Amino acid sequence: MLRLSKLTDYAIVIACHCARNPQALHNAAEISSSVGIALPTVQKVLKRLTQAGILRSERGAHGGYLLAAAPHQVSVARVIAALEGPIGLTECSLAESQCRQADGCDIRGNWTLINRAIQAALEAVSLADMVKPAPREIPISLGALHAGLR
Amino acid sequence: MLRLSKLTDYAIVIACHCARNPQALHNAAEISSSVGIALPTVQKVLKRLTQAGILRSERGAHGGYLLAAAPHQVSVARVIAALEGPIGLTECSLAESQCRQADGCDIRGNWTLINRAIQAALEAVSLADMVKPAPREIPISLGALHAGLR
DNA sequence: TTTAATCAGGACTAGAATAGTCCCCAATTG
DNA sequence: CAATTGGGGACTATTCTAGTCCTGATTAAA
Repeated sequence: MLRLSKLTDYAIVIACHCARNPQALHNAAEISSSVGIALPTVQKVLKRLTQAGILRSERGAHGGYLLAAAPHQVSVARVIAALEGPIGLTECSLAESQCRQADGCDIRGNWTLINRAIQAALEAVSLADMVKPAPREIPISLGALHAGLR
Repeated sequence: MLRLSKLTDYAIVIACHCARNPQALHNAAEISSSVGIALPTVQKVLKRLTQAGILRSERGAHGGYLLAAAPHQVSVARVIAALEGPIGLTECSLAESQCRQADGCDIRGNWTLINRAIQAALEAVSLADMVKPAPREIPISLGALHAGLR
Protein backbone atom coordinates (compact mmCIF):
# COMPACT_ATOMS: atom_id res chain seq x y z
CA MET A 1 0.00 0.00 0.00
CA LEU A 2 1.11 3.47 -0.86
CA ARG A 3 1.43 4.54 2.68
CA LEU A 4 0.54 7.71 4.42
CA SER A 5 1.64 7.70 8.04
CA LYS A 6 -1.01 7.50 10.70
CA LEU A 7 -0.18 10.93 12.00
CA THR A 8 -0.84 12.36 8.58
CA ASP A 9 -4.10 10.54 8.46
CA TYR A 10 -5.02 12.03 11.81
CA ALA A 11 -3.98 15.45 10.61
CA ILE A 12 -6.45 15.32 7.79
CA VAL A 13 -9.22 14.14 10.05
CA ILE A 14 -8.46 16.91 12.49
CA ALA A 15 -8.20 19.55 9.81
CA CYS A 16 -11.53 18.42 8.44
CA HIS A 17 -13.02 18.64 11.88
CA CYS A 18 -11.98 22.27 12.09
CA ALA A 19 -13.21 22.85 8.58
CA ARG A 20 -16.73 21.89 9.59
CA ASN A 21 -16.82 24.83 11.93
CA PRO A 22 -14.24 27.24 10.61
CA GLN A 23 -15.11 30.17 12.86
CA ALA A 24 -15.14 28.33 16.16
CA LEU A 25 -12.17 27.79 18.42
CA HIS A 26 -11.44 24.13 18.99
CA ASN A 27 -9.29 23.12 21.92
CA ALA A 28 -7.26 19.95 21.97
CA ALA A 29 -9.50 18.11 24.41
CA GLU A 30 -12.63 18.82 22.41
CA ILE A 31 -11.00 17.67 19.21
CA SER A 32 -9.66 14.56 20.87
CA SER A 33 -13.03 13.48 22.13
CA SER A 34 -15.03 14.28 19.03
CA VAL A 35 -12.55 12.69 16.69
CA GLY A 36 -11.63 9.70 18.83
CA ILE A 37 -7.86 10.06 18.94
CA ALA A 38 -5.85 10.10 22.15
CA LEU A 39 -5.25 13.56 23.52
CA PRO A 40 -1.44 13.63 23.48
CA THR A 41 -1.44 12.51 19.90
CA VAL A 42 -3.93 15.15 18.95
CA GLN A 43 -1.79 17.78 20.62
CA LYS A 44 1.21 16.64 18.67
CA VAL A 45 -0.60 16.89 15.40
CA LEU A 46 -2.09 20.26 16.25
CA LYS A 47 1.34 21.66 16.94
CA ARG A 48 2.61 20.58 13.59
CA LEU A 49 -0.37 21.96 11.77
CA THR A 50 0.10 25.25 13.56
CA GLN A 51 3.78 25.43 12.71
CA ALA A 52 2.88 24.84 9.11
CA GLY A 53 0.50 27.76 9.22
CA ILE A 54 -2.56 25.68 8.49
CA LEU A 55 -4.06 26.34 11.89
CA ARG A 56 -3.91 29.43 14.05
CA SER A 57 -3.69 29.08 17.80
CA GLU A 58 -5.05 31.18 20.62
CA ARG A 59 -3.29 30.70 23.90
CA GLY A 60 -4.56 31.01 27.40
CA ALA A 61 -7.79 29.98 29.03
CA HIS A 62 -10.49 29.37 26.45
CA GLY A 63 -7.82 29.25 23.83
CA GLY A 64 -7.76 26.76 21.04
CA TYR A 65 -7.16 26.31 17.37
CA LEU A 66 -8.90 27.32 14.20
CA LEU A 67 -8.17 27.20 10.52
CA ALA A 68 -5.90 30.00 9.36
CA ALA A 69 -7.71 30.19 6.02
CA ALA A 70 -11.06 29.32 4.56
CA PRO A 71 -11.63 25.59 4.09
CA HIS A 72 -11.76 25.83 0.34
CA GLN A 73 -8.35 27.47 0.31
CA VAL A 74 -6.58 24.65 2.13
CA SER A 75 -5.67 21.68 -0.02
CA VAL A 76 -5.17 18.15 1.18
CA ALA A 77 -1.73 18.35 -0.37
CA ARG A 78 -0.81 21.08 2.03
CA VAL A 79 -1.90 19.13 5.07
CA ILE A 80 0.08 16.14 3.92
CA ALA A 81 3.14 18.24 3.22
CA ALA A 82 2.89 19.71 6.71
CA LEU A 83 3.35 16.30 8.26
CA GLU A 84 5.48 14.49 5.73
CA GLY A 85 7.49 17.14 3.98
CA PRO A 86 7.44 17.64 0.25
CA ILE A 87 5.27 15.22 -1.64
CA GLY A 88 7.06 12.69 -3.74
CA LEU A 89 7.17 8.96 -4.13
CA THR A 90 10.92 8.49 -4.28
CA GLU A 91 13.96 10.11 -2.81
CA CYS A 92 15.30 11.03 -6.18
CA SER A 93 12.20 12.95 -7.12
CA LEU A 94 13.13 15.65 -4.66
CA ALA A 95 16.57 17.18 -4.78
CA GLU A 96 19.39 16.29 -7.13
CA SER A 97 19.95 13.47 -4.80
CA GLN A 98 22.69 10.97 -4.42
CA CYS A 99 21.05 8.37 -6.60
CA ARG A 100 23.87 5.99 -7.32
CA GLN A 101 21.94 3.49 -9.34
CA ALA A 102 23.80 3.37 -12.61
CA ASP A 103 20.57 2.40 -14.24
CA GLY A 104 17.82 4.32 -12.61
CA CYS A 105 18.78 7.81 -13.50
CA ASP A 106 17.20 7.86 -16.92
CA ILE A 107 14.06 7.22 -15.01
CA ARG A 108 14.07 10.29 -12.88
CA GLY A 109 12.40 12.52 -15.40
CA ASN A 110 9.47 10.20 -15.60
CA TRP A 111 9.20 9.98 -11.84
CA THR A 112 8.79 13.69 -11.54
CA LEU A 113 6.04 13.34 -14.06
CA ILE A 114 4.19 10.85 -11.94
CA ASN A 115 4.81 12.86 -8.83
CA ARG A 116 3.32 15.92 -10.37
CA ALA A 117 0.24 14.04 -11.36
CA ILE A 118 -0.21 12.88 -7.81
CA GLN A 119 0.49 16.28 -6.42
CA ALA A 120 -2.05 17.74 -8.78
CA ALA A 121 -4.62 15.24 -7.59
CA LEU A 122 -3.99 16.11 -3.98
CA GLU A 123 -4.00 19.81 -4.61
CA ALA A 124 -7.26 19.64 -6.47
CA VAL A 125 -9.03 18.60 -3.28
CA SER A 126 -9.64 21.10 -0.51
CA LEU A 127 -10.83 20.61 3.02
CA ALA A 128 -14.14 22.06 1.93
CA ASP A 129 -14.40 19.25 -0.60
CA MET A 130 -13.55 16.65 2.01
CA VAL A 131 -16.32 17.62 4.37
CA LYS A 132 -18.91 17.55 1.63
CA PRO A 133 -20.72 14.28 1.08
CA ALA A 134 -18.92 12.19 -1.49
CA PRO A 135 -20.18 12.31 -5.05
CA ARG A 136 -21.59 9.15 -6.52
CA GLU A 137 -19.64 8.95 -9.70
CA ILE A 138 -16.10 9.96 -10.31
CA PRO A 139 -15.12 11.28 -13.69
CA ILE A 140 -11.35 11.33 -13.89
CA SER A 141 -9.59 11.84 -17.13
CA LEU A 142 -5.90 11.29 -17.02
CA GLY A 143 -5.53 10.75 -20.73
CA ALA A 144 -3.56 13.93 -20.91
CA LEU A 145 -0.93 12.48 -18.64
CA HIS A 146 -0.42 9.56 -20.90
CA ALA A 147 -0.37 11.77 -23.94
CA GLY A 148 2.42 13.71 -22.30
CA LEU A 149 4.57 10.63 -22.21
CA ARG A 150 4.58 10.01 -25.91
CA MET B 1 7.07 12.70 1.93
CA LEU B 2 4.53 10.39 0.46
CA ARG B 3 6.62 7.34 0.91
CA LEU B 4 7.21 4.40 -1.29
CA SER B 5 9.37 1.76 0.39
CA LYS B 6 12.88 1.28 -0.85
CA LEU B 7 12.13 -2.22 -2.03
CA THR B 8 9.37 -0.88 -4.21
CA ASP B 9 11.71 1.68 -5.60
CA TYR B 10 14.19 -1.05 -6.40
CA ALA B 11 11.46 -3.10 -8.00
CA ILE B 12 10.70 -0.36 -10.45
CA VAL B 13 14.32 0.15 -11.29
CA ILE B 14 14.74 -3.57 -11.83
CA ALA B 15 11.61 -3.88 -13.89
CA CYS B 16 12.76 -0.99 -16.02
CA HIS B 17 16.09 -2.68 -16.49
CA CYS B 18 14.35 -5.73 -17.86
CA ALA B 19 12.14 -3.54 -19.99
CA ARG B 20 15.14 -2.15 -21.82
CA ASN B 21 15.89 -5.59 -23.13
CA PRO B 22 12.60 -7.44 -22.98
CA GLN B 23 13.70 -10.51 -24.89
CA ALA B 24 16.91 -11.24 -23.02
CA LEU B 25 17.22 -13.37 -19.91
CA HIS B 26 18.59 -11.45 -16.97
CA ASN B 27 20.02 -13.35 -14.04
CA ALA B 28 20.14 -11.93 -10.55
CA ALA B 29 23.89 -11.29 -10.56
CA GLU B 30 23.79 -9.39 -13.80
CA ILE B 31 20.92 -7.23 -12.64
CA SER B 32 22.61 -6.58 -9.32
CA SER B 33 25.78 -5.32 -10.90
CA SER B 34 24.21 -3.25 -13.61
CA VAL B 35 21.69 -1.65 -11.31
CA GLY B 36 23.92 -1.19 -8.29
CA ILE B 37 21.84 -2.94 -5.64
CA ALA B 38 23.18 -5.70 -3.39
CA LEU B 39 22.61 -9.16 -4.75
CA PRO B 40 20.49 -10.64 -1.94
CA THR B 41 18.19 -7.68 -2.08
CA VAL B 42 17.85 -7.99 -5.81
CA GLN B 43 16.99 -11.65 -5.41
CA LYS B 44 14.31 -10.81 -2.93
CA VAL B 45 12.72 -8.29 -5.20
CA LEU B 46 12.92 -10.60 -8.19
CA LYS B 47 11.08 -13.29 -6.31
CA ARG B 48 8.25 -10.97 -5.48
CA LEU B 49 7.98 -9.68 -9.00
CA THR B 50 7.85 -13.24 -10.24
CA GLN B 51 5.15 -14.24 -7.78
CA ALA B 52 3.13 -11.30 -8.95
CA GLY B 53 3.43 -12.49 -12.51
CA ILE B 54 5.30 -9.45 -13.71
CA LEU B 55 8.44 -11.43 -14.44
CA ARG B 56 8.85 -14.96 -15.72
CA SER B 57 11.69 -17.09 -14.50
CA GLU B 58 13.78 -19.77 -16.12
CA ARG B 59 15.44 -22.12 -13.73
CA GLY B 60 18.67 -24.05 -14.07
CA ALA B 61 22.00 -23.13 -15.51
CA HIS B 62 21.76 -20.12 -17.78
CA GLY B 63 18.43 -19.37 -16.28
CA GLY B 64 17.21 -15.95 -15.37
CA TYR B 65 14.28 -13.59 -15.49
CA LEU B 66 12.44 -11.70 -18.14
CA LEU B 67 9.30 -9.65 -18.39
CA ALA B 68 6.17 -11.74 -18.66
CA ALA B 69 4.52 -9.20 -20.94
CA ALA B 70 5.54 -6.43 -23.28
CA PRO B 71 6.88 -3.32 -21.52
CA HIS B 72 3.99 -1.17 -22.66
CA GLN B 73 1.55 -3.59 -21.08
CA VAL B 74 3.01 -3.37 -17.59
CA SER B 75 2.00 -0.35 -15.59
CA VAL B 76 3.94 1.20 -12.76
CA ALA B 77 0.84 0.71 -10.65
CA ARG B 78 1.17 -3.01 -11.06
CA VAL B 79 4.77 -3.08 -9.98
CA ILE B 80 3.95 -1.03 -6.92
CA ALA B 81 1.00 -3.22 -6.06
CA ALA B 82 3.22 -6.29 -6.33
CA LEU B 83 5.42 -5.02 -3.55
CA GLU B 84 3.05 -3.01 -1.41
CA GLY B 85 -0.32 -4.55 -1.92
CA PRO B 86 -3.33 -2.61 -3.09
CA ILE B 87 -2.70 1.05 -3.73
CA GLY B 88 -4.31 3.44 -1.32
CA LEU B 89 -3.28 6.24 0.96
CA THR B 90 -5.21 5.28 4.04
CA GLU B 91 -6.35 2.16 5.77
CA CYS B 92 -9.95 3.03 5.38
CA SER B 93 -9.70 3.37 1.65
CA LEU B 94 -9.33 -0.37 1.38
CA ALA B 95 -11.81 -2.63 3.05
CA GLU B 96 -14.78 -1.69 5.15
CA SER B 97 -12.27 -1.26 7.86
CA GLN B 98 -12.53 -0.71 11.54
CA CYS B 99 -12.38 3.03 11.32
CA ARG B 100 -13.52 4.11 14.75
CA GLN B 101 -13.14 7.80 14.28
CA ALA B 102 -16.55 9.16 15.00
CA ASP B 103 -15.73 12.04 12.78
CA GLY B 104 -13.68 10.77 9.91
CA CYS B 105 -16.16 8.52 8.29
CA ASP B 106 -17.90 11.14 6.23
CA ILE B 107 -14.54 11.57 4.67
CA ARG B 108 -14.08 8.10 3.34
CA GLY B 109 -15.92 8.67 0.12
CA ASN B 110 -13.64 11.51 -0.76
CA TRP B 111 -10.58 9.47 0.07
CA THR B 112 -11.52 6.81 -2.40
CA LEU B 113 -11.84 9.57 -4.91
CA ILE B 114 -8.32 10.75 -4.31
CA ASN B 115 -7.03 7.24 -4.32
CA ARG B 116 -8.55 6.55 -7.66
CA ALA B 117 -6.96 9.62 -9.11
CA ILE B 118 -3.59 8.46 -7.92
CA GLN B 119 -4.17 4.96 -9.11
CA ALA B 120 -5.14 6.32 -12.48
CA ALA B 121 -1.95 8.33 -12.65
CA LEU B 122 0.14 5.29 -11.83
CA GLU B 123 -1.70 3.09 -14.25
CA ALA B 124 -1.31 5.56 -17.06
CA VAL B 125 2.44 5.04 -17.01
CA SER B 126 3.96 1.84 -18.36
CA LEU B 127 7.47 0.50 -18.11
CA ALA B 128 7.88 1.39 -21.76
CA ASP B 129 7.13 4.97 -20.83
CA MET B 130 9.60 4.89 -18.00
CA VAL B 131 12.54 3.83 -20.12
CA LYS B 132 11.87 6.50 -22.69
CA PRO B 133 13.60 9.81 -22.20
CA ALA B 134 11.45 12.16 -20.20
CA PRO B 135 9.28 14.62 -22.05
CA ARG B 136 10.02 18.26 -21.59
CA GLU B 137 6.61 19.53 -20.79
CA ILE B 138 3.91 17.84 -18.82
CA PRO B 139 0.31 18.57 -19.65
CA ILE B 140 -1.83 17.23 -16.85
CA SER B 141 -5.43 18.14 -16.58
CA LEU B 142 -7.09 17.12 -13.40
CA GLY B 143 -9.91 19.58 -13.68
CA ALA B 144 -12.25 16.68 -14.06
CA LEU B 145 -11.35 15.43 -10.63
CA HIS B 146 -12.26 18.69 -9.07
CA ALA B 147 -15.43 18.89 -11.07
CA GLY B 148 -16.35 15.52 -9.66
CA LEU B 149 -16.26 16.89 -6.18
CA ARG B 150 -18.87 19.55 -6.68
C1' DT C 1 -3.40 38.99 42.10
C1' DT C 2 -4.05 34.44 42.01
C1' DT C 3 -5.60 30.40 39.79
C1' DA C 4 -6.89 27.58 36.14
C1' DA C 5 -6.94 26.58 31.47
C1' DT C 6 -4.59 26.14 27.36
C1' DC C 7 -0.89 26.09 23.90
C1' DA C 8 4.57 25.53 22.88
C1' DG C 9 8.40 22.87 22.64
C1' DG C 10 10.99 19.16 23.20
C1' DA C 11 12.69 14.70 25.32
C1' DC C 12 11.86 10.06 25.84
C1' DT C 13 10.25 5.10 25.20
C1' DA C 14 8.37 1.09 23.27
C1' DG C 15 6.92 -1.20 19.50
C1' DA C 16 6.54 -2.22 14.74
C1' DA C 17 7.96 -2.25 10.18
C1' DT C 18 11.69 -2.45 6.94
C1' DA C 19 15.77 -3.75 4.93
C1' DG C 20 18.91 -6.75 4.34
C1' DT C 21 21.18 -11.36 4.86
C1' DC C 22 21.53 -16.20 4.76
C1' DC C 23 20.45 -21.10 4.18
C1' DC C 24 18.71 -25.12 2.10
C1' DC C 25 15.94 -27.12 -1.67
C1' DA C 26 14.45 -27.68 -6.63
C1' DA C 27 15.31 -27.49 -11.46
C1' DT C 28 17.96 -27.32 -15.56
C1' DT C 29 22.01 -27.72 -18.48
C1' DG C 30 25.92 -29.98 -20.24
C1' DC D 1 26.86 -36.26 -12.03
C1' DA D 2 28.26 -31.56 -11.21
C1' DA D 3 27.62 -26.81 -11.71
C1' DT D 4 24.56 -23.05 -12.09
C1' DT D 5 20.58 -20.70 -11.19
C1' DG D 6 16.01 -19.69 -9.24
C1' DG D 7 12.33 -20.82 -5.08
C1' DG D 8 11.01 -20.33 -0.56
C1' DG D 9 11.36 -18.96 3.71
C1' DA D 10 13.60 -17.84 8.30
C1' DC D 11 16.12 -14.65 10.78
C1' DT D 12 18.21 -10.26 12.62
C1' DA D 13 19.36 -5.63 13.29
C1' DT D 14 18.30 -1.14 12.57
C1' DT D 15 15.48 2.49 11.63
C1' DC D 16 11.22 4.81 11.97
C1' DT D 17 6.88 5.78 13.95
C1' DA D 18 3.64 6.37 17.30
C1' DG D 19 2.58 7.66 21.36
C1' DT D 20 3.48 9.69 26.04
C1' DC D 21 5.02 12.97 29.24
C1' DC D 22 7.11 17.02 31.35
C1' DT D 23 8.14 21.81 31.86
C1' DG D 24 7.42 26.49 30.54
C1' DA D 25 4.73 30.44 28.46
C1' DT D 26 0.42 32.91 27.81
C1' DT D 27 -4.14 34.36 28.60
C1' DA D 28 -8.68 34.74 30.87
C1' DA D 29 -11.45 34.81 34.69
C1' DA D 30 -12.43 34.81 39.59
